[in-house]
Amino acid sequence: MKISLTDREADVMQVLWEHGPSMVADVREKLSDRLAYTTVLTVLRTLQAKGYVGYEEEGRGHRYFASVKQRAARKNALQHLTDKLFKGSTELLFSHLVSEQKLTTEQIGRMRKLLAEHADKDTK
Amino acid sequence: MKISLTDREADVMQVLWEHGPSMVADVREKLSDRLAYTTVLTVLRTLQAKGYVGYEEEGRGHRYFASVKQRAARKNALQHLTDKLFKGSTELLFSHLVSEQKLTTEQIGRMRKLLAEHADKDTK
DNA sequence: CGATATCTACTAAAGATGTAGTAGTGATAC
DNA sequence: GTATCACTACTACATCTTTAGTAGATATCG
Repeated sequence: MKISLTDREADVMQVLWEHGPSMVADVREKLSDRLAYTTVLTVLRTLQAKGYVGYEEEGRGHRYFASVKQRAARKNALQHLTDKLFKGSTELLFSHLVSEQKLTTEQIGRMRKLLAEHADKDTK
Repeated sequence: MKISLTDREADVMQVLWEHGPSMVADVREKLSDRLAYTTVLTVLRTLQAKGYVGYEEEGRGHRYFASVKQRAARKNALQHLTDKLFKGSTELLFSHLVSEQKLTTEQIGRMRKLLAEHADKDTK
């Protein structure tokens, strides 16, 4: 399944992923921008139309929950960015990450460790 | 300068970065989707309005060139993605990259080398 | 010169995005 | 039980995106 989120939709999905099934008002509170209740509702309904969230009736309202995994959304977005701006090369993106982003020595250390583990698993 | 490209704009910028200053028809030929001449022109004009490209008169036409660096556009897009879907954490994005993308042993090797060099430079 | 081809400028129009109002319905509070 | 409150459904609308057509200017060909 192809997942493509607009900026605002990503904000809302983030809340659902992080806090689990939520009522409209809950989502609204967690968002950093102060949006009208109906605006949040509209975004949720758009997401529902796209099949990215579902809901259950609860009391007088609906409790919305993410029906796509954060992992999948991340993968899709990363793939899209890689294709559009890095000629489809993960490696190119990676080298950009290393040279452009100001990484601390600790971060680099952890990244090296991660890669080392991954390489291990590969050769096993 | 904040750079934000739509999908189609990214396609066009890619051509300009890769092939240098180009006439509308040149850009059109390089694009993988077959768009009308005027469509390509419209995108270029939008990009110009946003300040991402400039042009010089040449013969009866215009020769367009990128006025923002690919490096900057990449950095912006990556930052945006990191903020939106990876809670602002480059490291989180990186670990996703390593665990989700199917990387070959060679790729991992090159990535490790890159990191090692970077770490070297850091401690120097 | 006159027909034709090539460009740009301007205009258009459908679809997506982002934000929000209004109306209606069911729950709740005295 | 009636006024109020919370919540959803429907509607609205400005802006951006994507695609392209038409008109007008200029160059070129024969």
